[in-house]
Amino acid sequence: MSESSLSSRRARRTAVRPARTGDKRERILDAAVRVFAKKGFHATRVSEIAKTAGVADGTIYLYFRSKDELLVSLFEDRVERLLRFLHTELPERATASDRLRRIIELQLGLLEGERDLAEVVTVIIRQSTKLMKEYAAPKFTAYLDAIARVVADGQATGELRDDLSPHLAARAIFGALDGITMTWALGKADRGGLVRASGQLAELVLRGLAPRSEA
Amino acid sequence: MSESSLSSRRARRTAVRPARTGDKRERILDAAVRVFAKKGFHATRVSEIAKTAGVADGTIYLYFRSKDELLVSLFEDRVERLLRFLHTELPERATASDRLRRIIELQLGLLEGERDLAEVVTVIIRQSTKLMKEYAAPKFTAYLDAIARVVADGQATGELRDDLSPHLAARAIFGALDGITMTWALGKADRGGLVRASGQLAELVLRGLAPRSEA
Amino acid sequence: MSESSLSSRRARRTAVRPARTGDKRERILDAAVRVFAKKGFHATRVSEIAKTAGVADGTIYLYFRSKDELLVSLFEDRVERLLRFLHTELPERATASDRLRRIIELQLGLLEGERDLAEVVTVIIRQSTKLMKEYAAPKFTAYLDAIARVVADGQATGELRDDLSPHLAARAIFGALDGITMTWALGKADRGGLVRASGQLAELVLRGLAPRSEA
Amino acid sequence: MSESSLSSRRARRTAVRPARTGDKRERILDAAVRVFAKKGFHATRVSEIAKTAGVADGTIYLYFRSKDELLVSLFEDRVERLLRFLHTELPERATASDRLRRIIELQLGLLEGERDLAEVVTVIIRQSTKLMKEYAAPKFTAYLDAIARVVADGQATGELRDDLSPHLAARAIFGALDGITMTWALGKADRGGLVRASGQLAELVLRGLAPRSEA
DNA sequence: AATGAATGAGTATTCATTCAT
DNA sequence: CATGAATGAATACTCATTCAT
Repeated sequence: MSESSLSSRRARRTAVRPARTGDKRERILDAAVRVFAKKGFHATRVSEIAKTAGVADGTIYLYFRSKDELLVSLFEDRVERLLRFLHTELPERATASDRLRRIIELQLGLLEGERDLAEVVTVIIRQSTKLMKEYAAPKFTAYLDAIARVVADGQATGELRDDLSPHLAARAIFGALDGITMTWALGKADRGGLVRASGQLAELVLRGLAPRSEA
Repeated sequence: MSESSLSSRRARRTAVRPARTGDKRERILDAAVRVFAKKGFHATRVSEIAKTAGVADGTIYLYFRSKDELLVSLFEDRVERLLRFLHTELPERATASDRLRRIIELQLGLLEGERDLAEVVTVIIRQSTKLMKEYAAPKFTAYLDAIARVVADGQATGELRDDLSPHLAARAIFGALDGITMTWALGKADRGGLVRASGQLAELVLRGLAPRSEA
Repeated sequence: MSESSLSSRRARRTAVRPARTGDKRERILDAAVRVFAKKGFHATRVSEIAKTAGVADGTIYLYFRSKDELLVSLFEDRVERLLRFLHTELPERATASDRLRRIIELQLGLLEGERDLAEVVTVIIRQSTKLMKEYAAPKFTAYLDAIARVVADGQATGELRDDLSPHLAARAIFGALDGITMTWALGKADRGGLVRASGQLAELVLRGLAPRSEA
Repeated sequence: MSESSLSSRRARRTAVRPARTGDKRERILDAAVRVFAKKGFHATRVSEIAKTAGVADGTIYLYFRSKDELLVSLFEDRVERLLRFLHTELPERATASDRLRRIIELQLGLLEGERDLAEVVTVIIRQSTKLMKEYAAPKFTAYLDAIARVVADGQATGELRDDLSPHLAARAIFGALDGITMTWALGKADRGGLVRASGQLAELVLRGLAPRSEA
């Protein structure tokens, strides 16, 4: 076993090479999450990402156009998973409540155990002004709209109170999710913390949106 | 006498030469809010703040130790107003619900009409990693604790449901406030938007925290 | 006298300061000629020019927009002197022969004793492709046209043979001047070499352009 | 057998496998002329030469030691043809005038129709400082000496005026040829332009070098 | 206090070259 | 011979900060 870690790595490289390109790209993204989370976007040196990933500085530019685009790719690769989940899972849920609960569970559940990624999503993404304004803004909007639609639908069926603006509710829910994630990531980031939080937040939100009569 | 150096410094600035010096310091802070909001922290050049403020580059360093500290000062000068308000006003409110409502009204009300400041508080502050980790974290914690205490008190008196963690509730409320402010600042930032939002958010939060029996 | 070199430098800086800005700009240009001639344009490091000029790297950018523009400025400051001389002196000469002789004397005479500048003018200027195509080309054309006009005038008065294209003659004269300067600069660059060459070249050119009847 | 390695290498390239190998080397040189002329030496990427030649980047290094040496090889392959011609043809010419005329015809005639090569020879070669100082200088000197010898011989026989330095005359002739070629290459590069120029330049030079009595 | 010219540390990115396949 | 993914050295330029005036 003494040779296991080294030789397996070499073997993978030399013989098996299961996904040479993908492998390297993946290693760079993994390294980027870790270093970005530790240092922040601007304080992160591309050379440190390279060192962490075990590749040469120049190699990063074979896979990503720039440091900014590396952050974008990180976002796309890791976060858009969430949006795909939502598109898949939400239609299966019968009620607006179930859908909102699922949104909350998914967003917090997917980041549980990924403290670095959570920090990137809640804090680091806002450090690249260019990114924030050009790339992230439309994504945020789309996500907010998706939540607002669920709320509006629930109001239409009478399942949810209709004296609140769906868009305002969506912003509040999104903010709560973001705030909970950020404080978790910047704080102790205890195992299970986000999952526990998701249950409580769902409680809070669903009661808050329940029609008076239902109470 | 142990406080002499600190207090004298404050005194000199605040009391003795209130006009001339305060004027310039204030102009620099005003310029900083505007430029930070427009360009983001890192893309902002100290020289541009100087030009906007109508002073020489070097003058900024007579009032602030560094660019980072300028952002800190901005935060302190403009935001700690909120904490002082809270400390003054909260004790006057009789119920936990009233206090929570007041927190929401204050945070959103104070930023209403100050779009640039709102952007600085919700976005720019996260762009200085050093600031975020060293300065802002304890402030956030203190603010969260203040909210959590209100919730806990309300639970103790039976005014609020007690099946939710006060700290989680505080993080959710804070996040909702932050998210609403951010989307407002980055979006249309319509007049009255934050005040309207505050009423709706209070509705949502207070219903969400109400005990089942009250329903 | 022990303090002479240091103190005089300081004195010049602190007290006299005859032309602070001009002084520094001039020192940079002087350094640039020397380093460009020694290393060539691309192999020259901006930091080496700075060191040679005794200023900080960044200072160069207070006076010149870029390394390319530094070379342009060099060209403008040092070489356009020649064009001004031509414009001043040529009209004073009565015959085309005198004017051609003056052109040859001026171009070679102004570079005599300035080996580095001669190398910059004949070799280095062609190393910045951007410069060559955007800046130098029109200057060359203008210069060639000026020479061609002198030749054409001489042909019109019968002073010069008229079976040669003035433009071709101009290109040949310019090329001869350039080639002589270049080989001198790259070779021994002996004192008086260019002045001696100018007399001989004038002989060659004027005889070559003389009308057959004059023979 | 002492020459085996060298000759066999040459043999292999020239005789045995004339098509495949020679083909590739030739394609690379052709591509290099085109790209160097278009972009200049430094702005030319080895990868672009490879793409233009239709080979892989690494393949270039099977034929040329470096980018600099590629330019040297270009010079050798394309330009030394001229020197060989001169060595073959000059002895056949009876008079110094005929030899000078032939030199002019050859240099301009060989570049007629090869605008890119003309630009490489007159401009690009000066962009590699290393090349210019280490490789080209001795070639220039040899060429200049060859011309000077023709002039000196003509002076010795009384065919040419003897009041001009043969070396100066050679530099002037070389410069004129170079200048005419460069302005042609950088300008319209019209068909027949260089051949026409060669007749006129020969006229100018030969008249300029003719002894007074002959006039 | 105020100025702004000068400083010089700091880094993303390019691209000639290599070498495992 | 040929490939092209990987390498990593190398550098122009910016801008926060200083300090002589």
